Amino acid sequence: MATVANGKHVQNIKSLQAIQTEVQSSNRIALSVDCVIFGFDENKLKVLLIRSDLKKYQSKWSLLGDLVAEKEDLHDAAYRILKQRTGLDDVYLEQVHAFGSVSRHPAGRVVTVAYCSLINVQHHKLKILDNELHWHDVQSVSELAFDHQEIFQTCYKWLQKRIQEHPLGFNLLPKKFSLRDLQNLYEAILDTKMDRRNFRKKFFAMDFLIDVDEIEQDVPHRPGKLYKFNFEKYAKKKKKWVGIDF
Amino acid sequence: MATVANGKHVQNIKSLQAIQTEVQSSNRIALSVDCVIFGFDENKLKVLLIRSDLKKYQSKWSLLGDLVAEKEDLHDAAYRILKQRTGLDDVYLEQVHAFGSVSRHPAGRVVTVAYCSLINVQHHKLKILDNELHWHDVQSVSELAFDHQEIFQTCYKWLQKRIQEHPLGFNLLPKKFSLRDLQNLYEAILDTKMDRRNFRKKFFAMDFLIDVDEIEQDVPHRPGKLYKFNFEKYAKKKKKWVGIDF
DNA sequence: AGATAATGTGTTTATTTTACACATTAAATC
DNA sequence: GATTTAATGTGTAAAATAAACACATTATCT
Repeated sequence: MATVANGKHVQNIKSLQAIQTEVQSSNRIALSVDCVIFGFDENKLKVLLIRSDLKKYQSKWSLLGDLVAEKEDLHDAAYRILKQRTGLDDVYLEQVHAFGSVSRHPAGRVVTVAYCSLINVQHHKLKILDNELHWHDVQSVSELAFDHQEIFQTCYKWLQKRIQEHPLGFNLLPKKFSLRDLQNLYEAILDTKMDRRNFRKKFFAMDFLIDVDEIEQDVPHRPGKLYKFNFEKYAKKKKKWVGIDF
Repeated sequence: MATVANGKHVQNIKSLQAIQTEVQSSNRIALSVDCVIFGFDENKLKVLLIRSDLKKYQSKWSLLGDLVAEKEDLHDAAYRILKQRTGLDDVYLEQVHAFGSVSRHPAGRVVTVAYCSLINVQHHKLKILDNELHWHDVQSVSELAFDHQEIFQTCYKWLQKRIQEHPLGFNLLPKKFSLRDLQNLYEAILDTKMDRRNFRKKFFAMDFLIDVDEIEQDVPHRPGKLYKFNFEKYAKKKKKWVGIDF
C-alpha cells in the first residue's frame, strides 16, 4: 500500500534483508533461563538452589540459570540447563515470567525467563551437585543473588495458584498414594491446614482418583487406602467455567 | 568453596569479567516485544493489528512489535512500542508470555515477549495509523503473520481468565457506567450471555460499586443508574482464598 | 488385652449459584 | 395525555457447594 494523500495510511515496508540486518547486527541482548525447581520431601516444600557462579556473589544462593544459545529454543534451553545443573531430564517445566530490567544482572544486560517445576525429591536423585546444589526449605529462602528473590517469589505465588487449578501435585507423589499424602502435599505448598474430611470429600467429588485396592505398608497405625490419579479422564475433561470473582 | 575429595561439591567460580565476556560476546539474541491491545467498542471486543512491516508478509496482519533496545527495560520497550505504533501513552500493559522457538521469525532468531492491554476504543483515539493500523473484531482474526496467531490466542485466553479475577474491565468503561455497560463488556470478552439479575447481584455483593446518584442520558428507554468502581477499596482488599478446583 | 494413632465416614448448617417473573420508569408514538 | 415500547430494578425458591464438626474403625505397639 502506498502513502495516501492525507498521510494517514503510511506503510513502513522493509525487505527481509533489512530486517535480518536489524536482527543480526544491532540490539542483541543476552538471554538466560532460570529454573525454579520445587520439590516435596518429608512433608515440606523445597526449592533447588546453588551458590552463584559469580565470584562476587559466591556467598549468596541463586537459581539454576544459564544463557540461552543462539540456536536453541527457549524451552529447550530450560531443559538443558536443568540437566546440566542437576542431571535431571525427566521433569516437566512451565514458563512463568520474563524479567527484563536493564540493571538486573551485574555482568551486563541479561533478560531472563523463569521456568518452574515441581518434582518428588525422593524419586529424582540429583546426579550433579556442583556449586553446593541442594534443596532448601522455601520458608528459609532469603537474600538470593541478583533479582532471584523476586523471581523466586513470583514463581512461588504462581505455583500456589497453579496447583489449585491443575493437578500438578500428582507428579510429586508416588504412582499410588494415600489421601493423607495428597493432603500433606497441598498443605505444604499452600502453607495452610485443611479439614481432612472436607479435603477427602472434595477430591472424591472431582472423581479423578482410582482406588487401586491396596493399602499403605509399614506404617505404625491403621494403613490408608491407596489411589492413583486418572490422567486420561482429566485430559478428556473440558475445563469448567470459573465465574467472575475478585 | 574448594573442590572436595569426593568430587561432590565442585564449585564453578567465574570472575565478573569472565561472565561479562560471555554476556557481551556470545549467544546474544534479538529480543522483541509484541503488544496485543484489546479494545471494546460498540459491545464488541476488538484487537489492534497492523500490516506486517516485512514486505514478504505484507498481505498478513500482525501484532504491534519491535526489537528491544540494549539499554531498555522490557516493560519500557512495551510502552515505547505501543506509543510508536499508535501514539497511545496512557495505557496499562501486562506481560503475558515469552515465545522463543528458534524458527519463529523469518528474519532470524528473535525471541519475543507478549504484552497485553485492554482499552476503551472511544476514549483512546489512535494518533498514528501507519501500516493500516486499526481495530479488528477478535472473532475475525485469522492467519496472522509469523506465529502471531498463536501469540494472539494465548493472550485472548489469558484475558478471558484475567478479567474474571481482576477488575481490568473498568478501564474500558467511562468513569461512570451503568450495569448494562458492565455486563455488555463481560459478555463481549467472555463471548457468552449471562443472566442480568444474577450478574447484578454478583457485582453488588462484591461491594466495589459506588452509586453516583446519576442516571444515563439520551437513552430511548428507562435510563439506568450510574456507578463508579471503588478502586481504593479494591486495593485494600486482600485476595480471598480460591480453593482447589480442576 | 489395652493403649495409641491414625483412617474412614456422615450430618447439619451456612453460603453461593442458578433459574426464573413481574412491577417500574422514561421516552416515543399516537 | 393515554398508550406503547424497551429497557431497568427487584425477590424468591431450589439446587449446589463449602464449612463445621464427632464418632466408630483398624492396625500397630506395648
